[in-house]
Amino acid sequence: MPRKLSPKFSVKKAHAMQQRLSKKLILEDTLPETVEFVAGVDIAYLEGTSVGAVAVLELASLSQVESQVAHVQTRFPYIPTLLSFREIPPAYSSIRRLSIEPDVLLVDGQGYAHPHGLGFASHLGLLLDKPTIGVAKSLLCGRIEQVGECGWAPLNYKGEVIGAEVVTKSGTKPVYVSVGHKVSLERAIKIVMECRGKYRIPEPVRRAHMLANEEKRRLNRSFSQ
DNA sequence: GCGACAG
DNA sequence: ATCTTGTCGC
Repeated sequence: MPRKLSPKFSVKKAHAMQQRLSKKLILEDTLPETVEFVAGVDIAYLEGTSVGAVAVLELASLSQVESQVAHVQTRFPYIPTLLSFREIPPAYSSIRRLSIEPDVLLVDGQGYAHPHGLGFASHLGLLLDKPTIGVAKSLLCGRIEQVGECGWAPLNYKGEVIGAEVVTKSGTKPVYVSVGHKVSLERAIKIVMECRGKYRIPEPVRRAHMLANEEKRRLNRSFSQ
């Protein structure tokens, strides 16, 4: 069962840590001209277990070239603004199993678009020292003040652009893209656009979501039989 | 004090 | 996120 926080844990100190780590983020593009492999990361839950999944796709064809899953005990509850503390363990466990090293990872959640500048995607990027991009299905903070023109619109928060609202499929709710680490917002948006498939969720993240759920069902039946 | 609040 | 079948709408 998802245990409670240790009595020693302090939300205030966690937020202070996030603000400190956020300053280490590299918000400029460090990616090569041509990106070859893009990974998608997502987590699923069952009972007291967290299932991490990662799918690596060739950007040019959006075809999957590798996938890994890992399950660990859930040790942290879901607390808005502290999602990375809950999801990094399973995510990291699955990613370390990869044989192919992706150029960039698309993570299900916010990156810099976070009250303290360190969403799950950014925290994971710092830990891996790899380029990451946050792709969230809804907002944690900030607001869209302008009308989207070329399929996207800036996301503002306290007088700063922290991300963008991106229409990945016409007629559906947009997704929220923000820099995770080692990439610019412009490049992040470009990469997310290139990862568009037939559905709203960018293909790498959608594949990771499917993998996590497959593994979850697998664990469920082997537990009930 | 009140409402909001990624997954 | 998760519990879950059918169903409303383009």
